[in-house]
Amino acid sequence: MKDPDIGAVARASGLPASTLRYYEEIGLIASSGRKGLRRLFDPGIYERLALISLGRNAGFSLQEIGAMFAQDGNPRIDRAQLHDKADELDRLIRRLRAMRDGLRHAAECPAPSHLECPTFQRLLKAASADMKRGKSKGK
Amino acid sequence: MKDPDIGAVARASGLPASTLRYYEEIGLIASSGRKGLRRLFDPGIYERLALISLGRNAGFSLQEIGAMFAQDGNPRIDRAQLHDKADELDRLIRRLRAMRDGLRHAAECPAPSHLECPTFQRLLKAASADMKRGKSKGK
DNA sequence: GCTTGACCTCAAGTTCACTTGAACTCGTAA
DNA sequence: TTACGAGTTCAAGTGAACTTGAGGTCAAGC
Repeated sequence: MKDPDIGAVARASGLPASTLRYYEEIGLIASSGRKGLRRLFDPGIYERLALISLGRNAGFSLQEIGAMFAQDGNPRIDRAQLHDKADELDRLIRRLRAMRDGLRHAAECPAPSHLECPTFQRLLKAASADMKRGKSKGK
Repeated sequence: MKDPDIGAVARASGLPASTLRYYEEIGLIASSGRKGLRRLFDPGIYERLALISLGRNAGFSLQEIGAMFAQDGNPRIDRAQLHDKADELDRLIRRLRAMRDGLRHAAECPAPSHLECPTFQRLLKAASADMKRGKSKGK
């Protein structure tokens, strides 16, 4: 298997070539060389892209993700940082669960208007509290 | 209680005045009148803002939220839409839970490098699958 | 009467994560 | 040999959700 060019990586990863170029531009990935003009990538790119996707799913920004790689290209993930992120996800999940339950309830609630439904009112109260505390960034 | 001006609403809601003006500009909220130049808001604004915050927490865009109000200003929330959103939240929550568990595991994993840990590899595999399927928008 | 502070408008700027377009260079197939 | 498709660069544009800045208006307090 020769080193894939950008088209091959794009097809295999599902990411558009423009995104791959962008990722390279911001230093998130690197091409292993050129053949003429064309970038070639090391097959390790797939793992790297998977790591990036993982980070994105967990709600990290591209910057944060970039900071998680050592110069040698290996992940350098601080275990404490992982714990922090897991805790943050926990909080987010709790909020989302409450939201989901509230939505579901509102969808079924027999009150003529959502505004008159006690559960909906509870949701509203929670939402306005969130608003005041400044929302933690969900993904 | 006189109708609050933008400063009062800002203090009470925790939202910057610039945001309130912006919300008004895009038609998401309305001021009830002016006293000289200054906007005055109807006290109902707080409920409205809570509804908006609720929508934002649930992952709706400001546009979508705007569409949820009837011209009379009352919420006009489609029950089917609520169900859809709840289902979407469910899917998001599942993904986030998996992510959280994976992070937590990785933080504890004794493997010398995350890349060698089977659980982490499973996460990676899932992430690259997500990547290929095109991510559903989380909030 | 003058200053101050809170408000106003309007246009432009910001961040994030990309995408798009114009103009160019290759290698390959007809 | 020429045409084509897939790559290239660089600059500019996109969209969401705001923020910032310049310059202006007002009511209140000293």
